[in-house]
Amino acid sequence: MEEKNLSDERQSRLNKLNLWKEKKINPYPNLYKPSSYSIDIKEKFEKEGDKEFPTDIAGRIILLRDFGKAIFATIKDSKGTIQIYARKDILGDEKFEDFKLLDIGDIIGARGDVFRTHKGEITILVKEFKLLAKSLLGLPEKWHGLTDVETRYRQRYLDLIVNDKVKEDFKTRFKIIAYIRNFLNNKGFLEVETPMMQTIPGGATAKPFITHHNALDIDLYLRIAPELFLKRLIVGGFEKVYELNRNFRNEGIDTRHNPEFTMLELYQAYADYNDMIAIFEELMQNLSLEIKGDTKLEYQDKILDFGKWEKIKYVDALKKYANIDVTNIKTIDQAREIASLKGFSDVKDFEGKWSIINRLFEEYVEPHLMEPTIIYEYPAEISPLAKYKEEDYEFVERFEAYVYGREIANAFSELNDPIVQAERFFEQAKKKAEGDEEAMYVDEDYLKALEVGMPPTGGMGIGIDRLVMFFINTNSIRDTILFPTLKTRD
RNA sequence: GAGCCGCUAGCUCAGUCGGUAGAGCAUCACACUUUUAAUGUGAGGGCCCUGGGUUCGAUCCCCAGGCGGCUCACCA
Repeated sequence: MEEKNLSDERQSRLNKLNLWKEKKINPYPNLYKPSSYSIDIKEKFEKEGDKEFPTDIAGRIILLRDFGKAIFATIKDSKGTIQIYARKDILGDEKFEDFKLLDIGDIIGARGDVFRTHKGEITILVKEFKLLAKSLLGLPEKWHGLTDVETRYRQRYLDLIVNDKVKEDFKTRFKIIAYIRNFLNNKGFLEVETPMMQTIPGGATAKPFITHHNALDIDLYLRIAPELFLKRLIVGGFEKVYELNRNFRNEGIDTRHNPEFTMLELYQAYADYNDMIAIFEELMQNLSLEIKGDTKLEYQDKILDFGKWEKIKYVDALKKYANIDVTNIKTIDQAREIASLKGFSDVKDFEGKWSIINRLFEEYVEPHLMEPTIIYEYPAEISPLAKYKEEDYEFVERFEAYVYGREIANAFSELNDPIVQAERFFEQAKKKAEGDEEAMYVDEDYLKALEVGMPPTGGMGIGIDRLVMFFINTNSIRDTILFPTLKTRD
């Protein structure tokens, strides 16, 4: 037994738990199936002109008002809340005493007649009730709820119980994910699963998590992207595939980054980046119509139209927003010079011309891309898995979609020339050797797959968490992830 | 990784120019058969994040650390 003060809430609830047991009532019964939801009961009652009818519900007590011989309680279920009303003269002395043992936070089932109180509240007059789960810890305070951000993340269940907006936001997240799956399935894409644990972390440039398989005695990497495996499937004859699942990157945590995040990648054989643009625009437009009922959505201080995407070439965007004319930059040294003039003092030896220019792009162009914008035709040097333009090998058929200065999609015509891909991998390996921690690994088996032959293919990746951020109007990725990664507390 | 801010009752927050602390809600007791942030009266509840320093005395000042938030860097 815990030596606790009598007014300790948990102790008082434990005492009540024992009282239930002494009454031979199981405080955690096995099964109870309610027939109705709060909202539906209220709707039916109003629709039928306030005609009383018997019903039953189950849910959590979130408010209690005790009047001695009558008690009002507010019950919350998954759809909303409804008031119930218990009277001593109706329940009888013994059952009413039982009712008095209930606490805020307890989950109960109740049966009775729906009526409207003098104050106009649609209410269930309780004839029978059953404790379904005793709550020993109670709930955060009813006025201000739970606002402590750390507790909200660590005990998300409390956040979900108390903060309706949070629950709505997560419903929105999972509606978005369900919609995307539907959208792609209807287009004939097949959802597939490829390894989360990979021997070579490929498909992106990022630091991986490393783990170890004991029986095989080998290190494995949590995937940073599924890309190379999905393209192996295209080689294998699947023509439209997608994977919507987690990636893992061992990098910093902030309002835009969580170590595990959700990514959509899709690949379509006999398609190119223009087809990807078409799919992207259709998806964004339909998704916002589905979720918001409008292509325009309010985000922070802006109205963003997901039905209207401005398109501008990468080099033209540099000219337009940063006044940089790349035709004047012919050599790495010229690029270094401009970067230096613009204040970049930390250019590394392994950085090539376009890698340096891309710094300028990120610094001076991206912040201007507030309205939904598609930037296309990227430099080949910074796109090691994308296919060059037929008439200009310096550029690739690639686009990125930006909203509010943030990248939300990256797509290209996939590089299927094994010789060129081998060269690109070799360049990456060289950068790695020169100190670029995030350069790609050479994946020999992937090259072998390309040598078997991959059809011309278009592919696209969309960061789901960041997309969700726009739909729930938040600045923090943690508001889109149910259980964000946090340090442990001792 | 750097800077700034926060950490006080179960929750939301005050506060102590350095003398070991308060409110509302929650809890407990009593009253109350139509309340809905119910109300009224009374009560209990605190390693004031941790460790060290300064001091007669630290929750408060100083240093270090922990956890969290935001911004920046890296990235998606």
